[in-house]
Amino acid sequence: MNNTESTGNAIIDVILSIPIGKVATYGQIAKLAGYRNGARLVVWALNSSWQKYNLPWYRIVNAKGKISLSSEEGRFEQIRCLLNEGVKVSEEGQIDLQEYLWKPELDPNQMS
DNA sequence: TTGATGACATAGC
DNA sequence: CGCTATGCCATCA
Repeated sequence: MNNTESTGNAIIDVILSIPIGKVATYGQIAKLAGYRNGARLVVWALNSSWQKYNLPWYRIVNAKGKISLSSEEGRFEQIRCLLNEGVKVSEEGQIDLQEYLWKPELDPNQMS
């Protein structure tokens, strides 16, 4: 199908749907994509195809609202990108989920 | 085709 | 409260 914005992968598609200024967790993306524990699928997507699909990898954090990158440099860059979008991030990479966690229920159309 | 890997989540102890 | 074990799917060699 000619899905211009669809990558063929539900995971990728969901990640692309994350609005600016918000963050999403692995489990949340996984569920939206139709998986129960697709957290690792999200990991795959980010590692394997974040460039390929131009995914906002920096908008994805773990269930604790904290950045999980194994590379400190990567974390730093993620924090910088989030700050650039208006998301307040603690120096340790902690984000206020209550304030910035993406709620797809509030963005059913995610149309700006 | 099989086996291994991947920035996790959740339940159980 | 913190660790361990298990689960899920797609991609790569």
